[in-house]
Amino acid sequence: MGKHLTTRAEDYSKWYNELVVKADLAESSAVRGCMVIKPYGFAIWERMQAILDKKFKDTGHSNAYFPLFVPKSLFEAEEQNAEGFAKECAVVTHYRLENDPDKPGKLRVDPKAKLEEELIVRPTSEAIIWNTYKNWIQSYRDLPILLNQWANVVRWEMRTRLFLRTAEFLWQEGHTAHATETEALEEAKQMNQVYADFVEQHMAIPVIQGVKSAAERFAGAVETYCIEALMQDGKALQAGTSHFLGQNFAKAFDVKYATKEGGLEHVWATSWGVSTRLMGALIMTHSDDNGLVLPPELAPHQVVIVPIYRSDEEHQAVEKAVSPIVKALYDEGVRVHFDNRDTHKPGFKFNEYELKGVPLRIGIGPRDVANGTVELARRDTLSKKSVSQDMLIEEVKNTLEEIQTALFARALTFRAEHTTEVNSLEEFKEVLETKGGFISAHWDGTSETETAIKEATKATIRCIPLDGEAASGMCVYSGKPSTKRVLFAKAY
RNA sequence: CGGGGUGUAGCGUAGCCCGGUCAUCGCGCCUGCUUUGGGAGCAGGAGGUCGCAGGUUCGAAUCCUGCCACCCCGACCA
Repeated sequence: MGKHLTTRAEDYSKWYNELVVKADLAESSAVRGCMVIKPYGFAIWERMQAILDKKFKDTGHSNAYFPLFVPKSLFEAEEQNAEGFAKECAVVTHYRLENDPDKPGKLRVDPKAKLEEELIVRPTSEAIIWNTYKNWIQSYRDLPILLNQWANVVRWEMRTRLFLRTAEFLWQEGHTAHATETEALEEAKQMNQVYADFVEQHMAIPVIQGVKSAAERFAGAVETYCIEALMQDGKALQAGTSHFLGQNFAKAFDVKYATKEGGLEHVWATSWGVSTRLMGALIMTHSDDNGLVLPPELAPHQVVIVPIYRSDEEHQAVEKAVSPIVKALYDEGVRVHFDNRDTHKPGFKFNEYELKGVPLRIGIGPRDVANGTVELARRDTLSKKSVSQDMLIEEVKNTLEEIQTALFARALTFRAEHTTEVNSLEEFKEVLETKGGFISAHWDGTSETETAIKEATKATIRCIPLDGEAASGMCVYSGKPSTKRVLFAKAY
């Protein structure tokens, strides 16, 4: 896809990191493994938040907020969940500093201020939320509870990467409680569908919906639904997950409700989340060597107008022509930015907005003023054409839609070209090494085989596709019978 | 946490092996003039405790020790 983009992981890493920095999205923080999201990057995240938040509200959810700190005793209540996250928890042990008697001007942790019980900085909020739900739920009349929270969480990962894996990240986490298994299961599936729709329609990233194998399943979940995307270097990225938690958390926190019939039952649960990792997916799916390419749905500025002039007179004439265009676009709901800075030349601005991925650029200079035209440039194809000012608004709206569609189509084609059915381990290895991508293969359904394949190839089961057709075959590793193909890939 | 690598101005870097006018160059920044339809040109200028702390030495960016940070690979993971 570009000169920096090869199948070698280190080249792709470099390309990705440079792109993030150059497009002014984020930088590494002074705090280990954390990141600073810069204003332009955050504006994209805010767009994503706004769209997702509306989808959550439309499906009956409300927002709430729960504490950052989870007392250790609550955290360990659901054993599988606690075990799964234990190795990556930041722990608060003290609540006060004092002057260091040995080092003037320095502080030290006050040993007298040790907490009775350590506080875990939430890596996810099931524990603290279910401890709260316990007090909210007595009767079937209290159900369902359909909440979401926008929050930060901390996972002390060994290795971090901007947007894809940072020690602290922003996300939303939905936590729902239901009276019946069916209802909870439907909720988990519904939210996975909401994610798939959002990522495909708004981010223009095609995803595979599926369920995780036991080994990849969320700690504490009965079933994990997921959406999996394929990046330009042939590696897969888990873009979102929705978990059916069964009654695991209700049992751990003793959350029961009185049924209509007078019985007492444990509550059924789901949780689901997407994070700033989606920003990484956005970057790695659409960008090229000229920089970021943003789908119009998410671009903070969908259209940028760059004026071109020599003299003050020309500048005024251009401004006069631009003014009604800005108003008309604004009135049509197009996010338009008129870059009238006189501190930078047009050529500089062209490059700057390409780097930032603005979908459409309108250039307008004396020639256009004279002809009643503008120059319209597309970011995705880098093509330019002259458009009559009379036709401009319609042209812009149509072109924005075309770009949104074209980006998705391009990514879909890429994924199709990088999804390969294989029928032997040799073929598996060869495809993985030569072109990467998703590998569709028969699997005998056991964790042992999954682990063995991972050790042999570094690829893991990304998901068992929901829409996968039943087809009998033989496991590529063990040769045992299989009823369905699953998707393998190297993953981020 | 294991293996490897790198820290020199806002960014990217030369210099380190052989210690001493070596703090180099480019981008960016500031001033002026000319420019402005694809990252402008010329001239002048500002900016650095050479990651931090010790040590060796008459003298350390350079050698030694320790620490820290970042990057890559692995393990772990959204």
